[in-house]
Amino acid sequence: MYANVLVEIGAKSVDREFVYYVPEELKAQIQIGIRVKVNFGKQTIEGFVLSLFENYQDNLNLKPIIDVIDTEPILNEEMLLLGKQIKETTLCSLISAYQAMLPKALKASIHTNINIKKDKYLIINQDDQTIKKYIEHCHYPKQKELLEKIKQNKELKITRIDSAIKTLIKHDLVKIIAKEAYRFQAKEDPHYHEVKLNNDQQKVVDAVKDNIDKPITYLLYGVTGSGKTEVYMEIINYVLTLNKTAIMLVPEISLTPQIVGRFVNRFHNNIAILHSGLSASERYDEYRKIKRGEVKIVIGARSAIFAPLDNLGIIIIDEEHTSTYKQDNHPRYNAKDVAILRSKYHQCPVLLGSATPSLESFAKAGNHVYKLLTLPKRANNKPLPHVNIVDMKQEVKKGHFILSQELQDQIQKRLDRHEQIILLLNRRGYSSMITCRNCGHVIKCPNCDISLTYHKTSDNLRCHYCGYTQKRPHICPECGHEETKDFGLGTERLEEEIKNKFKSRVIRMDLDTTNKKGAHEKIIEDFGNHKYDILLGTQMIAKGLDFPLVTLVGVINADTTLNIPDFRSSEKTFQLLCQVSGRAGRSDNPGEVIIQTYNPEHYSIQYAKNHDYLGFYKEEMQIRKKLGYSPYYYITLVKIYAKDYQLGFEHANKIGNYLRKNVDKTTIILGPTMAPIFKINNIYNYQCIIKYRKDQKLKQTLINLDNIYKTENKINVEIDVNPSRL
DNA sequence: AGCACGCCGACT
DNA sequence: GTCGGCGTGCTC
Repeated sequence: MYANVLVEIGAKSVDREFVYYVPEELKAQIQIGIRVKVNFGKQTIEGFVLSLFENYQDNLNLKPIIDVIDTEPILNEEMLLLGKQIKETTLCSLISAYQAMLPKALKASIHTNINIKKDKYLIINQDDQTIKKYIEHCHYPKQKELLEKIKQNKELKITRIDSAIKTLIKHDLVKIIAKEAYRFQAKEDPHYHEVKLNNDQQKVVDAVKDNIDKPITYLLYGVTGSGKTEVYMEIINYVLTLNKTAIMLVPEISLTPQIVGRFVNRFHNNIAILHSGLSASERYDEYRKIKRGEVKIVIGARSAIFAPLDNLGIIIIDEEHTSTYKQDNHPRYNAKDVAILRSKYHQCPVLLGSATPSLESFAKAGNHVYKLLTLPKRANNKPLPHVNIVDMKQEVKKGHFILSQELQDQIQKRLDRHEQIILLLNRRGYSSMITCRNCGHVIKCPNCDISLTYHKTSDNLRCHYCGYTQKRPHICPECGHEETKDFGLGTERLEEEIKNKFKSRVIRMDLDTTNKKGAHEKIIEDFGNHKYDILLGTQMIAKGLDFPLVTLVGVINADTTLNIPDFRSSEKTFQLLCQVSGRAGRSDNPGEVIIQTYNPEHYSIQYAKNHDYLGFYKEEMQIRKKLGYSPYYYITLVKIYAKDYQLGFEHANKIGNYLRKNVDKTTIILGPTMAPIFKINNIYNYQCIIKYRKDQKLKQTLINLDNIYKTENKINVEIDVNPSRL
């Protein structure tokens, strides 16, 4: 017997099957999808058994499989197929696709201290008669009590072995067994109560229920506060009655106790939660619960799409427009695409939900590729908040650089009424740029092609791309002048301004205040309990949060996202503004939103003001059509990385020419150009953008290109199919 | 990824 | 004359 083995080495050149023979003594244990130990070259490594077969001309002097690692497959038929499909569509290596599906604990390459927690239990080790007799004749109440307890519950969890237990063990009456324990336990949300669905919600639920055994992809377009979460829960509940399972993906940032708590409240311990805050061991705990069928529901961020559930009944992707569902390093898969692949395998629907669907998804709904479902009103019939746009060009003239008069007045009003305020500023740090007052020199990162951000809390300059830090210089490194000037406003600066201007309790939430484990949850919990009046932060405060006391949302500078050089920047801006606006007035008190901008007439800001998704969609689609971007054209990005500027330039041009020669005539190749951030970590970034509608040759051309450069170690080429950003 | 093979520079 | 630099190629 022979086996095709895929070795666990993340290099393109060995990303193929190698044949080993299965020695007689392992034949009984060998299975497709298990891991095995093999000698590969001079090293002993692990690999996956992809297939088994009987006949082979053994003229290569095959090596034997040394040992099997698993007793049952860790990749089942579905996962093996899925990995191949991901390789095909994203042009990644097969091994990286399989590794992306598995928790760290099952990866050979990383041997961190992953452990399985074991609890100790006492069980009876004698027949009833003996025990009964012992209890009757025993003089020690502690021993009697123990025996009674164990008899009653069959087992008793213990944390330490005291003298009473010792005696019982000595007499062979009981023995200790170890049982695997799971560490992570999600808490219920005490504020949650199940609500009756309104008509719109019920219609959506019924539509999905009616075709629960068909691989239909639905797009649920529901305004903020329309009660999408209740719809999700109702559908999941139905799926459970059919004895099927469910996956729900949410953006990492909304994996807060708020949302999770609601689910735990309704589905109790039938849920596994996968989020980035778990340690590798905790994550493995959750994985084992799923694999063993002990839970039927999995909630998690992107990688939870690979949850090893059998018998899937529904896959829900909340906030489907978020770019975080696309992994932006190898393997560059999109969880939405994986969801649709899994839905075809399991013959179950996919439900994509959003208040601001991505243009791609809404266009697909328009073409009946997806089925559109809508929730047009807020669940409690409250109106969407009133949005006020403030022209900062005028405010600056009046001397208001950070907070406009209007926003200051409104903030004071809420503070007086003991209501809460959310302020969004999509940039962290204190100031985004330091320049010399004399020569205008900008302090840049020595490794990257961007200016350093000043962080006042730690009093240093930081690069947000490579992590480089340095002290803030007191004299200009260029001309020696002693005065420097801060440009650009960040969350730290805003926090300072608020503290100066208002008597209030402020909490800041951005990457710098949430990098400790649990910090993020704590901020949300404290703000929810009204320990603070004002929550300010970057876009991580825009999604999914539900605070009834928040009646004012302020966007300090709506232009930050607008100015990013990406064809989706208008869409991103519109989505962000709608999302954050949706945080206001979710309960009894009406909400108000103030958007400060230097581009008050920009269409994405105007449509956001009117909560007009359809209007925005139509206008943006016109632009995409004219410029030839997604969803009218598919886009593939070829990234070229080089340490050497000149060599990178030469190869980028070579690659551009190669692409032009080997694609269909209708395909457009842009570039090569320098990437938006040209140098990151001392690596020069070039790129070619490929725009196409239908191209028979393109895929093979890209595979060939990939093969040419896999052996080249001075130049790195990466191919990003349907990139989330340029 | 590792490791061997192989072909050119500064050294006991 | 050799030790060792890392470019290239292979691993069932």
